[in-house]
Amino acid sequence: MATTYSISDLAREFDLTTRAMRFYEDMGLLQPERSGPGGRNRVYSGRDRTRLKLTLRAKRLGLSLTEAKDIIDMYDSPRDTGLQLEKFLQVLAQHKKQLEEQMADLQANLDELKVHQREAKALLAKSKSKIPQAAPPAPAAMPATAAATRKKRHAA
Amino acid sequence: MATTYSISDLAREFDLTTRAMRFYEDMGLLQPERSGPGGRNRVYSGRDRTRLKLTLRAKRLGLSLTEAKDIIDMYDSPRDTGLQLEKFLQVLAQHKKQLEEQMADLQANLDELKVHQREAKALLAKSKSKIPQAAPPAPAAMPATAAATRKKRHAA
DNA sequence: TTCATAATTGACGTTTACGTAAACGTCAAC
DNA sequence: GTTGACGTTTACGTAAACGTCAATTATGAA
Repeated sequence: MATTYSISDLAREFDLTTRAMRFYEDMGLLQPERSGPGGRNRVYSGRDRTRLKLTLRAKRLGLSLTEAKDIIDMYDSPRDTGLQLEKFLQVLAQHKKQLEEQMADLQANLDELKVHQREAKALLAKSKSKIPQAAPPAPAAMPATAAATRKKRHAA
Repeated sequence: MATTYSISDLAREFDLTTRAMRFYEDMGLLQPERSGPGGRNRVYSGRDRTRLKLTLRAKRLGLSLTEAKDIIDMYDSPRDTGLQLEKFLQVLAQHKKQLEEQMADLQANLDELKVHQREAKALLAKSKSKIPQAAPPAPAAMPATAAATRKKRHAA
Protein backbone atom coordinates (compact mmCIF):
# COMPACT_ATOMS: atom_id res chain seq x y z
CA MET A 1 0.00 0.00 0.00
CA ALA A 2 1.11 3.55 -0.71
CA THR A 3 2.28 5.66 2.21
CA THR A 4 -0.28 8.08 3.56
CA TYR A 5 -0.20 10.91 6.06
CA SER A 6 -2.49 12.42 8.64
CA ILE A 7 -3.09 16.14 8.68
CA SER A 8 -0.81 16.64 11.64
CA ASP A 9 1.91 14.52 10.05
CA LEU A 10 2.20 16.97 7.21
CA ALA A 11 1.56 19.97 9.44
CA ARG A 12 4.51 18.97 11.59
CA GLU A 13 6.75 18.14 8.69
CA PHE A 14 6.22 21.46 6.95
CA ASP A 15 5.71 23.55 10.05
CA LEU A 16 2.23 24.82 9.39
CA THR A 17 -1.10 24.68 11.14
CA THR A 18 -3.87 22.26 10.28
CA ARG A 19 -5.98 25.30 9.63
CA ALA A 20 -3.62 26.26 6.83
CA MET A 21 -3.82 22.78 5.35
CA ARG A 22 -7.59 22.83 5.32
CA PHE A 23 -7.41 26.22 3.72
CA TYR A 24 -5.15 24.87 1.00
CA GLU A 25 -7.71 22.16 0.46
CA ASP A 26 -10.45 24.75 0.04
CA MET A 27 -8.23 26.42 -2.52
CA GLY A 28 -8.01 23.17 -4.43
CA LEU A 29 -4.34 22.60 -3.77
CA LEU A 30 -4.84 19.39 -1.82
CA GLN A 31 -7.43 16.66 -2.19
CA PRO A 32 -7.07 14.24 0.70
CA GLU A 33 -9.27 11.19 0.92
CA ARG A 34 -11.32 10.46 4.00
CA SER A 35 -11.27 7.65 6.52
CA GLY A 36 -12.71 6.75 9.88
CA PRO A 37 -16.39 6.73 10.82
CA GLY A 38 -18.39 8.73 8.36
CA GLY A 39 -15.21 9.56 6.49
CA ARG A 40 -14.37 12.33 8.89
CA ASN A 41 -10.62 12.20 8.93
CA ARG A 42 -8.39 13.42 6.12
CA VAL A 43 -5.86 11.07 4.59
CA TYR A 44 -3.13 12.58 2.46
CA SER A 45 -1.30 10.76 -0.31
CA GLY A 46 2.24 11.13 -1.52
CA ARG A 47 0.91 13.24 -4.33
CA ASP A 48 -0.68 15.58 -1.79
CA ARG A 49 2.63 15.79 0.00
CA THR A 50 4.41 16.71 -3.19
CA ARG A 51 1.86 19.32 -4.09
CA LEU A 52 2.13 20.78 -0.61
CA LYS A 53 5.88 20.96 -0.88
CA LEU A 54 5.65 22.69 -4.22
CA THR A 55 3.06 25.07 -2.87
CA LEU A 56 5.30 26.15 -0.05
CA ARG A 57 8.25 26.59 -2.33
CA ALA A 58 6.14 28.74 -4.60
CA LYS A 59 5.04 30.79 -1.61
CA ARG A 60 8.63 31.37 -0.58
CA LEU A 61 9.22 32.81 -4.01
CA GLY A 62 6.39 35.25 -3.57
CA LEU A 63 3.56 33.55 -5.43
CA SER A 64 -0.04 33.68 -4.34
CA LEU A 65 -1.81 30.42 -3.65
CA THR A 66 -3.87 30.85 -6.79
CA GLU A 67 -0.78 31.32 -8.91
CA ALA A 68 0.79 28.33 -7.26
CA LYS A 69 -2.26 26.21 -7.94
CA ASP A 70 -2.38 27.20 -11.58
CA ILE A 71 1.20 26.19 -12.14
CA ILE A 72 1.12 22.99 -10.12
CA ASP A 73 -2.06 21.92 -11.84
CA MET A 74 -0.49 22.55 -15.19
CA TYR A 75 2.53 20.42 -14.43
CA ASP A 76 0.16 17.82 -13.11
CA SER A 77 -2.30 17.84 -15.98
CA PRO A 78 -2.58 15.33 -18.84
CA ARG A 79 -0.70 16.23 -21.98
CA ASP A 80 -1.96 13.67 -24.43
CA THR A 81 -2.33 15.53 -27.67
CA GLY A 82 0.27 17.42 -29.63
CA LEU A 83 -1.69 20.60 -29.17
CA GLN A 84 -1.63 20.25 -25.42
CA LEU A 85 2.08 19.62 -25.59
CA GLU A 86 2.70 22.74 -27.59
CA LYS A 87 0.57 24.82 -25.26
CA PHE A 88 2.42 23.30 -22.35
CA LEU A 89 5.75 24.24 -23.87
CA GLN A 90 4.56 27.77 -24.44
CA VAL A 91 3.57 28.24 -20.83
CA LEU A 92 6.80 26.63 -19.73
CA ALA A 93 8.82 29.11 -21.73
CA GLN A 94 6.92 32.00 -20.22
CA HIS A 95 7.32 30.65 -16.76
CA LYS A 96 11.01 30.16 -17.35
CA LYS A 97 11.38 33.76 -18.39
CA GLN A 98 9.75 34.91 -15.17
CA LEU A 99 12.01 32.72 -13.11
CA GLU A 100 15.03 34.13 -14.86
CA GLU A 101 13.86 37.66 -14.21
CA GLN A 102 13.54 36.84 -10.56
CA MET A 103 16.99 35.34 -10.67
CA ALA A 104 18.30 38.64 -11.94
CA ASP A 105 16.60 40.51 -9.10
CA LEU A 106 18.07 38.14 -6.61
CA GLN A 107 21.51 38.38 -8.11
CA ALA A 108 21.36 42.15 -8.07
CA ASN A 109 20.53 42.07 -4.39
CA LEU A 110 23.28 39.68 -3.59
CA ASP A 111 25.79 41.74 -5.53
CA GLU A 112 24.89 44.93 -3.75
CA LEU A 113 24.89 43.18 -0.45
CA LYS A 114 28.41 41.96 -1.05
CA VAL A 115 29.59 45.44 -1.91
CA HIS A 116 28.29 46.72 1.38
CA GLN A 117 29.79 43.80 3.14
CA ARG A 118 33.23 44.50 1.76
CA GLU A 119 32.90 48.18 2.52
CA ALA A 120 31.84 47.60 6.06
CA LYS A 121 34.63 45.11 6.63
CA ALA A 122 37.19 47.56 5.31
CA LEU A 123 35.92 50.33 7.55
CA LEU A 124 35.86 48.05 10.51
CA ALA A 125 39.44 46.97 9.90
CA LYS A 126 40.53 50.58 9.62
CA SER A 127 38.77 51.65 12.79
CA LYS A 128 40.37 48.75 14.62
CA SER A 129 43.88 49.37 13.37
CA LYS A 130 43.77 53.07 14.22
CA ILE A 131 41.57 54.37 17.04
CA PRO A 132 38.92 52.05 18.52
CA GLN A 133 36.55 55.04 18.67
CA ALA A 134 36.19 57.18 15.54
CA ALA A 135 33.52 58.55 13.20
CA PRO A 136 34.19 57.65 9.54
CA PRO A 137 32.14 59.11 6.63
CA ALA A 138 28.58 58.24 5.64
CA PRO A 139 27.35 55.07 3.89
CA ALA A 140 27.29 54.58 0.12
CA ALA A 141 24.14 53.57 -1.79
CA MET A 142 21.65 50.92 -0.68
CA PRO A 143 20.37 47.54 -1.94
CA ALA A 144 17.40 45.68 -0.57
CA THR A 145 15.92 42.29 0.10
CA ALA A 146 15.66 39.27 2.34
CA ALA A 147 14.00 35.94 1.89
CA ALA A 148 10.70 35.15 3.50
CA THR A 149 11.10 35.35 7.25
CA ARG A 150 8.46 32.85 8.23
CA LYS A 151 6.79 32.81 11.59
CA LYS A 152 7.32 29.95 13.95
CA ARG A 153 4.28 28.04 15.08
CA HIS A 154 3.31 26.54 18.36
CA ALA A 155 6.07 23.96 17.92
CA ALA A 156 6.41 23.29 21.61
CA MET B 1 19.76 71.70 -8.35
CA ALA B 2 19.09 68.00 -7.81
CA THR B 3 16.54 66.32 -10.05
CA THR B 4 13.11 65.90 -8.51
CA TYR B 5 9.96 64.06 -9.51
CA SER B 6 6.24 64.54 -9.21
CA ILE B 7 4.08 61.74 -7.91
CA SER B 8 2.83 60.85 -11.37
CA ASP B 9 6.36 60.91 -12.77
CA LEU B 10 7.35 58.06 -10.53
CA ALA B 11 3.96 56.40 -10.80
CA ARG B 12 4.36 56.27 -14.57
CA GLU B 13 7.97 55.18 -14.47
CA PHE B 14 7.32 52.27 -12.14
CA ASP B 15 3.82 51.48 -13.31
CA LEU B 16 1.95 51.98 -10.09
CA THR B 17 -0.89 54.17 -8.90
CA THR B 18 -0.48 57.38 -6.97
CA ARG B 19 -2.52 55.73 -4.30
CA ALA B 20 0.18 53.11 -3.89
CA MET B 21 2.84 55.80 -3.61
CA ARG B 22 0.96 57.63 -0.91
CA PHE B 23 0.54 54.34 0.85
CA TYR B 24 4.28 53.70 0.71
CA GLU B 25 4.73 57.12 2.23
CA ASP B 26 2.39 56.21 5.09
CA MET B 27 4.50 53.11 5.61
CA GLY B 28 7.59 55.27 5.92
CA LEU B 29 9.21 54.08 2.72
CA LEU B 30 9.15 57.48 1.03
CA GLN B 31 9.48 60.96 2.46
CA PRO B 32 8.78 63.48 -0.30
CA GLU B 33 9.07 67.18 0.40
CA ARG B 34 6.23 69.52 -0.31
CA SER B 35 5.80 72.45 -2.69
CA GLY B 36 3.12 74.69 -4.12
CA PRO B 37 0.61 76.75 -2.15
CA GLY B 38 0.38 75.56 1.40
CA GLY B 39 2.92 72.87 0.60
CA ARG B 40 0.27 70.63 -0.81
CA ASN B 41 2.13 68.87 -3.57
CA ARG B 42 4.64 66.08 -3.08
CA VAL B 43 8.15 66.42 -4.48
CA TYR B 44 10.27 63.31 -4.67
CA SER B 45 14.06 63.27 -4.60
CA GLY B 46 16.49 60.90 -6.24
CA ARG B 47 16.81 59.16 -2.91
CA ASP B 48 13.06 58.57 -2.88
CA ARG B 49 13.29 57.16 -6.37
CA THR B 50 16.02 54.78 -5.30
CA ARG B 51 14.10 53.66 -2.26
CA LEU B 52 11.03 53.11 -4.38
CA LYS B 53 12.99 51.03 -6.84
CA LEU B 54 14.41 48.92 -4.05
CA THR B 55 10.98 48.54 -2.51
CA LEU B 56 9.55 47.17 -5.72
CA ARG B 57 12.44 44.80 -6.19
CA ALA B 58 11.94 43.54 -2.67
CA LYS B 59 8.25 43.06 -3.38
CA ARG B 60 9.01 41.04 -6.48
CA LEU B 61 11.04 38.75 -4.28
CA GLY B 62 8.10 38.21 -1.97
CA LEU B 63 8.86 40.62 0.87
CA SER B 64 6.21 42.56 2.73
CA LEU B 65 6.46 46.33 2.74
CA THR B 66 7.47 46.26 6.39
CA GLU B 67 10.27 43.82 5.70
CA ALA B 68 11.37 45.92 2.78
CA LYS B 69 11.42 49.06 4.89
CA ASP B 70 13.45 47.43 7.62
CA ILE B 71 16.12 46.36 5.19
CA ILE B 72 16.23 49.53 3.16
CA ASP B 73 16.41 51.61 6.30
CA MET B 74 19.25 49.52 7.54
CA TYR B 75 21.27 49.97 4.39
CA ASP B 76 20.46 53.62 4.58
CA SER B 77 21.26 54.16 8.23
CA PRO B 78 24.39 55.75 9.70
CA ARG B 79 27.13 53.35 10.67
CA ASP B 80 29.51 55.56 12.55
CA THR B 81 30.74 53.43 15.38
CA GLY B 82 32.49 50.10 15.30
CA LEU B 83 29.62 48.52 17.16
CA GLN B 84 27.16 49.64 14.54
CA LEU B 85 29.43 48.28 11.88
CA GLU B 86 29.63 44.89 13.53
CA LYS B 87 25.90 44.76 14.01
CA PHE B 88 25.48 45.78 10.40
CA LEU B 89 27.75 42.97 9.26
CA GLN B 90 25.81 40.48 11.34
CA VAL B 91 22.53 41.42 9.77
CA LEU B 92 24.13 41.41 6.34
CA ALA B 93 25.34 37.87 6.83
CA GLN B 94 21.89 36.75 7.89
CA HIS B 95 20.28 38.49 4.98
CA LYS B 96 22.77 36.94 2.62
CA LYS B 97 21.93 33.50 3.92
CA GLN B 98 18.25 34.09 3.22
CA LEU B 99 18.99 35.27 -0.28
CA GLU B 100 21.03 32.20 -0.94
CA GLU B 101 18.23 29.98 0.30
CA GLN B 102 15.88 31.68 -2.06
CA MET B 103 18.41 31.19 -4.81
CA ALA B 104 18.34 27.48 -4.13
CA ASP B 105 14.54 27.44 -4.34
CA LEU B 106 14.67 29.28 -7.61
CA GLN B 107 17.33 27.02 -9.02
CA ALA B 108 15.35 23.94 -8.07
CA ASN B 109 12.36 25.30 -9.90
CA LEU B 110 14.35 26.13 -12.97
CA ASP B 111 15.94 22.72 -13.00
CA GLU B 112 12.65 20.90 -12.78
CA LEU B 113 11.16 23.16 -15.36
CA LYS B 114 13.94 22.29 -17.78
CA VAL B 115 13.41 18.61 -17.25
CA HIS B 116 9.78 18.95 -18.19
CA GLN B 117 10.72 21.09 -21.10
CA ARG B 118 13.04 18.48 -22.50
CA GLU B 119 10.51 15.74 -21.90
CA ALA B 120 7.75 17.61 -23.63
CA LYS B 121 9.97 18.43 -26.56
CA ALA B 122 10.95 14.82 -26.96
CA LEU B 123 7.34 13.67 -26.89
CA LEU B 124 6.35 16.32 -29.34
CA ALA B 125 9.10 15.31 -31.74
CA LYS B 126 8.06 11.70 -31.50
CA SER B 127 4.39 12.44 -32.11
CA LYS B 128 5.32 14.51 -35.11
CA SER B 129 7.66 11.97 -36.65
CA LYS B 130 5.16 9.15 -36.27
CA ILE B 131 1.44 9.84 -36.20
CA PRO B 132 0.21 13.43 -35.81
CA GLN B 133 -2.57 12.13 -33.53
CA ALA B 134 -1.64 9.73 -30.73
CA ALA B 135 -1.99 9.30 -26.98
CA PRO B 136 1.40 8.84 -25.24
CA PRO B 137 1.73 7.91 -21.53
CA ALA B 138 1.11 10.14 -18.53
CA PRO B 139 3.32 13.00 -17.22
CA ALA B 140 6.21 12.56 -14.82
CA ALA B 141 6.52 14.49 -11.56
CA MET B 142 5.84 18.22 -11.12
CA PRO B 143 7.75 21.37 -10.17
CA ALA B 144 6.24 24.74 -9.46
CA THR B 145 6.73 28.47 -9.62
CA ALA B 146 6.50 31.67 -11.55
CA ALA B 147 7.62 35.22 -10.84
CA ALA B 148 5.19 37.85 -9.72
CA THR B 149 2.63 38.42 -12.44
CA ARG B 150 1.83 42.04 -11.77
CA LYS B 151 -1.45 43.63 -12.72
CA LYS B 152 -1.55 46.38 -15.31
CA ARG B 153 -2.98 49.71 -14.27
CA HIS B 154 -5.22 52.16 -16.09
CA ALA B 155 -2.31 52.95 -18.41
CA ALA B 156 -4.52 54.12 -21.25
C1' DT C 1 -15.38 6.04 33.34
C1' DT C 2 -13.10 10.03 32.93
C1' DC C 3 -9.57 12.84 31.01
C1' DA C 4 -6.44 14.20 27.52
C1' DT C 5 -5.37 14.28 22.62
C1' DA C 6 -6.41 14.79 17.86
C1' DA C 7 -9.73 15.52 14.61
C1' DT C 8 -13.85 17.80 12.50
C1' DT C 9 -16.91 21.94 10.82
C1' DG C 10 -18.48 26.57 11.13
C1' DA C 11 -17.85 31.30 11.61
C1' DC C 12 -16.05 35.64 12.82
C1' DG C 13 -11.50 38.36 13.31
C1' DT C 14 -7.05 40.19 11.50
C1' DT C 15 -3.29 41.92 8.68
C1' DT C 16 -1.49 43.49 4.31
C1' DA C 17 -1.71 46.27 0.37
C1' DC C 18 -3.79 48.74 -1.84
C1' DG C 19 -8.81 50.09 -4.77
C1' DT C 20 -12.36 53.15 -5.10
C1' DA C 21 -15.09 56.81 -4.64
C1' DA C 22 -16.22 61.57 -2.73
C1' DA C 23 -15.19 66.21 -2.41
C1' DC C 24 -12.18 69.75 -2.98
C1' DG C 25 -7.99 73.07 -4.75
C1' DT C 26 -5.11 74.98 -8.91
C1' DC C 27 -3.62 76.13 -13.00
C1' DA C 28 -3.54 76.28 -18.17
C1' DA C 29 -6.33 76.13 -22.19
C1' DC C 30 -10.29 77.07 -24.75
C1' DG D 1 -15.89 80.92 -17.10
C1' DT D 2 -15.80 76.41 -17.38
C1' DT D 3 -13.54 72.30 -18.70
C1' DG D 4 -9.77 69.12 -17.97
C1' DA D 5 -5.53 67.38 -16.11
C1' DC D 6 -3.30 66.82 -12.01
C1' DG D 7 -3.03 67.18 -7.17
C1' DT D 8 -4.83 66.76 -2.27
C1' DT D 9 -7.28 64.41 2.08
C1' DT D 10 -10.63 61.39 4.28
C1' DA D 11 -12.64 57.24 4.47
C1' DC D 12 -14.85 53.03 3.56
C1' DG D 13 -14.20 48.55 0.78
C1' DT D 14 -11.77 44.35 -0.52
C1' DA D 15 -9.01 40.07 -1.61
C1' DA D 16 -5.67 37.00 0.33
C1' DA D 17 -4.17 33.97 3.85
C1' DC D 18 -4.72 32.41 7.42
C1' DG D 19 -5.71 32.98 13.17
C1' DT D 20 -8.75 32.10 16.67
C1' DC D 21 -12.42 30.71 19.04
C1' DA D 22 -16.59 27.46 19.73
C1' DA D 23 -19.01 23.31 19.68
C1' DT D 24 -18.73 18.44 18.69
C1' DT D 25 -16.83 13.66 18.01
C1' DA D 26 -13.59 9.73 18.36
C1' DT D 27 -9.81 7.35 20.44
C1' DG D 28 -6.60 5.85 23.66
C1' DA D 29 -4.56 5.98 28.30
C1' DA D 30 -5.16 6.08 33.26
